[in-house]
Amino acid sequence: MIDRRPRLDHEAVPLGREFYARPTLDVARDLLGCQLVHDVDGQRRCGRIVETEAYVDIDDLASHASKGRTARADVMYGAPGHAYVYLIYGMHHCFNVVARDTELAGAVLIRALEPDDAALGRTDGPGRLCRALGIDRRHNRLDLTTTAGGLWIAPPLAPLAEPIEASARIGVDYAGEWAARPWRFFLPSSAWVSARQRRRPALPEARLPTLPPEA
DNA sequence: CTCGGGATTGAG
DNA sequence: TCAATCCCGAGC
Repeated sequence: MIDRRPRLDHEAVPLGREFYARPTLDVARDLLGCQLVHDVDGQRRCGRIVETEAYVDIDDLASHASKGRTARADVMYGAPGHAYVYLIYGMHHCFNVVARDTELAGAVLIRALEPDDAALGRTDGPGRLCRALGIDRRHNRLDLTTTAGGLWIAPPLAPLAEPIEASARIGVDYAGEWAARPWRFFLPSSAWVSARQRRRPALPEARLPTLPPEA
C-alpha cells in the first residue's frame, strides 16, 4: 500500500517563541522555506512557505495595527508566535504570524505555499492557501509554538537554494509611501509565486523617509 | 446606529 | 474590469 501522506520530517518540531520574538523583517525572510502545517481530523495538510509580507509597526499605514489597539488588531500587540487570522472582502481569510522584538505590534502575512500534496489544490495567494489548509478565524490568536492547536510551523527541510528577493507589498496602495517599501519577500524560482507580481517595483530603502524613532 | 472600504479572488 | 459579501473602524 502506498503511503500517500504528505512527507514531513518525523523529527520536526515547531519553531519556538524565540524565532518570532525578533525584528518582523527578519522573521518574514526566515519564514521562507519553512513548513506550514495544519493537523486536522487526523490529516496533515502542509506546504513550504515561498512568499511573505511584513507588517512592521504601528507607524506602517498598511498595517492593521496603524489604527491603534483595536479589537481586530489586538492580537498583533500580544505575544509573538500567535496566529492573526482575519476575514477580508467578506469571503477570504488571511493567515499571519505575530512577530516583533521591541516594536509595539507586528505580523507577517503568509502569501503562498508549495503544497506537499497537489490534492490540496491551489496554495498560491493568501486567501487560497487558507482555504486549502482549512484555516479560518477559529485559528485567530492560536499559539503556533506548540502542536497542541494543530497549526504550527516547522523549520526548513533543506537550506534555501537561492537568494531571497524583495518587492513592494501587494494590495496596499492606499498606504502611500509605506506601500513602496520592499517588505514582500519570496523565492523567485517558485512556481507558486505570482509571475505578474514577481518583479513589482519597490523603492530602495535609502530613498524612503526614515522610520520614526521608537516610542 | 449607519456608512465606506478592504493585506482577495475568479469570472467575463 | 468588476462584483461578491461581511466585518471592521470611524463618526454621528
